[in-house]
Amino acid sequence: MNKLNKLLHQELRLAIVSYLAGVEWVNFNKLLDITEATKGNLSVQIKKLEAAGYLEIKKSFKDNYPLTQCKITDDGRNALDEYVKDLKQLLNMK
Amino acid sequence: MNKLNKLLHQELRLAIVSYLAGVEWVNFNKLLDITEATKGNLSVQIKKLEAAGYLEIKKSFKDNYPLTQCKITDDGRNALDEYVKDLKQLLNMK
DNA sequence: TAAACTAGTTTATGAAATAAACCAAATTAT
DNA sequence: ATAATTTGGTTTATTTCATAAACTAGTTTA
Repeated sequence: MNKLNKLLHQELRLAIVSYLAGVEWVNFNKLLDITEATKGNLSVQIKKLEAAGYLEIKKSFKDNYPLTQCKITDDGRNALDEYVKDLKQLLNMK
Repeated sequence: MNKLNKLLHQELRLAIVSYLAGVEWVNFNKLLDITEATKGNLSVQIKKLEAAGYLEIKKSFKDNYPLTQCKITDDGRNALDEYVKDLKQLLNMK
């Protein structure tokens, strides 16, 4: 039994990372939109993912407003692949 | 975004249900063995799954010792199928 | 210039996962 | 015979975590 990656085995974080795996830099509001999370929750979870080195967070200003963008890292991508592999095994899927 | 089934989106419970999906009645010790959980944790989690109607628990005695057996229900099987479907979608898998 | 909105962050709380402690009965050792 | 150990669990206590609510800081609009 390989234990599942606990950081990724959580719906919101998994949704974030899965989404980011397929795209480039994405801003906070886009993530809010696709995950349907609250802002507080999203803020907390991307910070955790950043702390783990699974994504980069870039802060700037766009049209006078703060802009927070996220991008998955290689580590994040690898962790996601590993997680999916472990999960399939747990589920007895090929 | 279909939310994932919270009861199933937990490693131990998912391991239990996934395993039971492929077999008949299984006793407590076998589940302990395949999940590598502690007895307390296993006891708690099968009870939750039973409360949700995802599995049946049958208590008896075998060779003078208490024997607890579990079996997945149709509801449990359906919930697992649904969970896997939702998960695949979340992961952008076909 | 006050109200409402943008784009977040911080904190408080309730729920849940887990391990540790416990229990009753059976078995084995002394 | 009885003390110690093992079996097969359950209950309880603790810690962690997910989440919502409250807050911050600034911008735009009426």
